[in-house]
Amino acid sequence: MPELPEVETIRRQLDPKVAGRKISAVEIGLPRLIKYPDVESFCRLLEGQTILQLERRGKYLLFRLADGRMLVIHLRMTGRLYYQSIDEPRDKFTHIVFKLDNGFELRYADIRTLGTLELVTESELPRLKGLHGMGPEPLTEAFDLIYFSELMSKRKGKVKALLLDQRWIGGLGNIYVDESLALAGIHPERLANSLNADEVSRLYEAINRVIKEGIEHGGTSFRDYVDGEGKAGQHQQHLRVYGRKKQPCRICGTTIERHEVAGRGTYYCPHCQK
DNA sequence: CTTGGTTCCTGCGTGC
DNA sequence: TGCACGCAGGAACCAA
Repeated sequence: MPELPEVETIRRQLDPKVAGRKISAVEIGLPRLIKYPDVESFCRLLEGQTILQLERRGKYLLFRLADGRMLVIHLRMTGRLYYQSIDEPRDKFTHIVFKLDNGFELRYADIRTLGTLELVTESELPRLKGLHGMGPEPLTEAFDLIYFSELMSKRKGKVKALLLDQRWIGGLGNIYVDESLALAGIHPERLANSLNADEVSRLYEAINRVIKEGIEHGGTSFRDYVDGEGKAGQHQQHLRVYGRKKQPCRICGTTIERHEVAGRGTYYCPHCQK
């Protein structure tokens, strides 16, 4: 389940490999993954294009192209991107292939096929609602304590639901939300506007820290995630609560619990998180 | 405006 | 051992 740290890890690995490369051909094995424009235009507009650089916004990967267009890929749950030689056998779940001009291919593989690929011009960007309406990301200037405090104070819903909502904060998913709340010592079902100034500050610092750690560890491989080189991340070894149901809290030894919160499997320490 | 439920999708873990 | 079942969850969409 790629979140900001996983997608950033992929971006860092793939950018030096694809930047400056020309897409010589596109192969579509599963047309419904192409959400915009139609499949024929998608292929025609991409063929012959040069990739300038690979960027990221939240959980989106953005391939900036020479004609000003952007190839926008969201991996959702199980999407993977591989940069491999044409001689290497393709993963059985490979659905889209971008053939490059150097004997290598950029391969999009996806087990659950929930990922999306779109090709847009600059002026068509607002069409991509999730990308266009995304809030500031952790570790950026726009995501400062003032923004976060005001956000928390004016929202009545559960703090976990708020942290998951990409319109307010871009890039957090289920794993890093649970980890942030654990590090801050805040119960996931607390209402956002019930947090006092100290708790808001702790949560703000925790979000930035877990995202930073996640990137430094090359992402979390809980189930399906692998990086741009097909390797697992290392952050799963550092998880505080996520996926640790019935295991002891690393701080106090209390058994980690799992409940559904905001429609998501949610892990927390009932002793440390109030 | 908000929030909660449904849908998409398939490999895999669980239990009988 | 084999099989049925339900879970995993990001985001669009709809209803209340």
